[in-house]
Amino acid sequence: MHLESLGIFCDVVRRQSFSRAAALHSVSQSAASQAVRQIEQRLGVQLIDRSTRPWRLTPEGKLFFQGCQEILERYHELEDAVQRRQHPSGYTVRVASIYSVPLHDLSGYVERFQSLVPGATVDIAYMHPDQVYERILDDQSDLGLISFANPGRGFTAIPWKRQTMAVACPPGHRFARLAREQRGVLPEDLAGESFVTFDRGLPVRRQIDRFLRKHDVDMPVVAEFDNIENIKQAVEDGAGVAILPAPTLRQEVRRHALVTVPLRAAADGAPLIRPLSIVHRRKRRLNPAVTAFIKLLCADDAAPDTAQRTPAPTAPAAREAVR
Amino acid sequence: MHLESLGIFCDVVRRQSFSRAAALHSVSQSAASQAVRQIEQRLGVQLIDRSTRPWRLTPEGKLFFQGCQEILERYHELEDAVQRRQHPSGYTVRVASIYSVPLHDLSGYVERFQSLVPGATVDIAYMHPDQVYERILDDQSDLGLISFANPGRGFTAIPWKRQTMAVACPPGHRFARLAREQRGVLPEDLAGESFVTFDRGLPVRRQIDRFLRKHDVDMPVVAEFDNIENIKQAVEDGAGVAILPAPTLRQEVRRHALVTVPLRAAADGAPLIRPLSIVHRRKRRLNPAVTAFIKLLCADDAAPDTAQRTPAPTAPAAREAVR
DNA sequence: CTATTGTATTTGTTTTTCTTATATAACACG
DNA sequence: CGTGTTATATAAGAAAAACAAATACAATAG
Repeated sequence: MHLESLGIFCDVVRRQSFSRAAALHSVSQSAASQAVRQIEQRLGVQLIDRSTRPWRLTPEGKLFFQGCQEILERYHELEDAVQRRQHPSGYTVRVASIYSVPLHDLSGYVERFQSLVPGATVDIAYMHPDQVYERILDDQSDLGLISFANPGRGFTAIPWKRQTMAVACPPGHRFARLAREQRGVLPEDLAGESFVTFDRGLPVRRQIDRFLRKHDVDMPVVAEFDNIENIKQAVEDGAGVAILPAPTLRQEVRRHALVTVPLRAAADGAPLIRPLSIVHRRKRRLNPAVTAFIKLLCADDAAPDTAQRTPAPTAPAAREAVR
Repeated sequence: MHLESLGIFCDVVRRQSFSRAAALHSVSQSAASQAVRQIEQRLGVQLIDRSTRPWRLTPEGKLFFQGCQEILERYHELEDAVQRRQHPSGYTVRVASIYSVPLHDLSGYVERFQSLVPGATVDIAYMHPDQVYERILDDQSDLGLISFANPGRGFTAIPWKRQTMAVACPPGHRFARLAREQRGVLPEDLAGESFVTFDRGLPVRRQIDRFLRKHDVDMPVVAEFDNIENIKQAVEDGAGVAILPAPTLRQEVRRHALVTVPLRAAADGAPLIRPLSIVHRRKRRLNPAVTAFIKLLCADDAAPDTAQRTPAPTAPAAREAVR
């Protein structure tokens, strides 16, 4: 018997819903249904009486639920205890992050975290996306912060922030006035503008290109970089305009080196969003400190620059809908 | 985490051996090794220190072992409790058996069983092998007793008895004297004898044919039946001789209708054995009464007509080596 | 240094589990 | 009573996991 299945059953009972329990466990509603049915079959006992709506636990189900709760709790405590014994002096949460992640206002995070989990330390390193994946696979980091997470092979991605993309231009650019007037640009306004953008092959570049193509806009690309810093520099130097995640521009805007102009999508079209994810190794138990840190990051979700979460309706909630 | 894996880990610790624990759980040594490694990986903690021989539990391993033991015990109790609640008045063990199984001296079994598990009843039905499988799949029986168990698709087979095959002939036959002199026949003695045997396609027939072919013996087949009773009848009627499981001949020998002549294999060759197995649905928890009944059957293993068990060296012990 | 024994690893196969798409069931409302 | 709505079940194909067989490796005994 899979402990995970028992956990799903317990949440089905607690939430009184297969679908909500499924989402909670990042699996499809179908999988939750099958998991519970499998338990019932192995036991040869009906746990849930489905003949009424809402359904109810059978007496056997009630008994099993109570037992499972306790067993799961004990098991998790056991895992904690075993892991704690290995790190008697407290945990270190090792985070690998891409450069352009808004953790620069980090001190607050770390402070709050350390009060939450006394004795724990956080160790954040910034690097190239590929290196982030590598470090996680090599077990050199517990968590990775990346954009456009690739959910494949051995990683689990937890949706984190959704940064809206905006146009960046020098203060003297004609778009700058629109920004001052709080108006923003439409996709078609971009046509013909010199474009500083990301390297072909980066997911973010493909997303931008798709957006422009969809709005039938053609922009002459004057420079391509594989990182945001270079792009910003080029725009500052007057090479053209760029489309970048708005939060990454805060510094430059503050020192009046660049202007952020909102990019208004057509009524129907989806706006340009850059999803950031927390990734970790799949099938791996995270120690309590890491779990607490994830919670902290996600709780901070209501940051000013963040659009609201939109979990997929039926699909796993914790796996990013990517591309 | 799979509870089964935790169980394997516990038995690895208890037996101080991966291979023995594997056999205990009816999996390969490789699977046991992988299961333990998986636990260690998920936990990110070394449970077993393999740098010495014999290996030893790490402190974390010891802690985890103790915890697992308790959790597993609790879980099994929980399953028992849930199943018991559905059958408050005691269990019925429903057995489906092929005809020719030596449970005719059944009263003793049932008696002992009922003293072991008070309130339980046993319900044995005899039928064709195909029906046995069907009834188990349809959940009409808890256990099946069959020969030459087919371990595929959805069944687990527990080796039970190994019946030695012998030659059956009428009392007037020339072989009968050999039996009286306690000598038995060699395969080559059978050459040319009129042969009453099983239908082609039955596993037992294929086994017999292979045996005869190996000893370069040719017997003219005068009749084929799909069940032992008919074969015995034909031999009684003087149609020829047969090769049958010795225990199934006891009745006829007692009333002097037939004679059993031991079939001595060549020095090197394996003797003819008909394996009997207890089968049940795979991946299904057996209730305590059924488990107790299996135990009872297997404990009785040292029956006079039974050769000793020979579990495969590395392979799953509880899956019959069939064909 | 070599043989022995028990465990780890690799590899290809079989099973299981999962998701997507669709059907079905219980209720609610007209 | 139908009919729509919502939640769960089911089917089928895809993906992932578990498994066994063969083999490599490691610790120790001789």
